[in-house]
Amino acid sequence: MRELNPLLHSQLRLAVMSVLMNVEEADFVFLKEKTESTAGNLSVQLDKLSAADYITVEKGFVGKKTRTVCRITPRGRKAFEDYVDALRDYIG
Amino acid sequence: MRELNPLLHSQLRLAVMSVLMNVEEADFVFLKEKTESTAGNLSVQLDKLSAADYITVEKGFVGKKTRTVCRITPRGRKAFEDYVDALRDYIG
DNA sequence: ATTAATTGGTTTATAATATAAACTACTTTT
DNA sequence: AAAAGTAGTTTATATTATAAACCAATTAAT
Repeated sequence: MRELNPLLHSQLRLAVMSVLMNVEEADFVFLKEKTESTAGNLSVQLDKLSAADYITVEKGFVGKKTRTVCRITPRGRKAFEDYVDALRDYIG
Repeated sequence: MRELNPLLHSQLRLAVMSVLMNVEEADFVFLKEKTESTAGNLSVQLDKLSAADYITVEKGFVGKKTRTVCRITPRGRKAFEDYVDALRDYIG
């Protein structure tokens, strides 16, 4: 049986990737709402995804407020597709 | 977003359930081969699945040798189907 | 103007999980 | 009778997930 990429086989990281597959970009607050996660958990998981170069994380400003924007990378897109493909072996 | 049943969102437990969804019964050795897991890990995960009443585990004999036979329960089947359903929200 | 609350996060401590390694008990082979 | 194999279980360790505590800045209330 094919292995399920452990970096993607995590509820929150999978949810984040799932969102990013369908939008051009998403900021921290949006991802937090969409995934219903805590900020702490989200912060940690975004770090892991960006360390693997599955996403990019850009910190900028909107007026005086910070804004963290995430985007999926081609590598991330590929990994997600492979993961889904492997998963189909399990769930039929 | 719907939560992914953490008892099923584990590579090995999911693989076991996936096998059991498609056969009447499967013994320890067969599951170990199919899932390519170590005996120790498999033993632990079978315990968890049976504690949740997702599978039954019957210890018997074939001649003088022990044989551990596993079967999925209706509750397990339902949980697996729900899990797959929830997962579709993530993987589209 | 000062305090209090909110926003947008990060860091750190703890709980849960997965996994391998070591072990037990019994059987078969030499 | 010793050695090797089979069928597992138990236990120790590494990894992961998660929440709680924290920080720095902004906005709102007194």
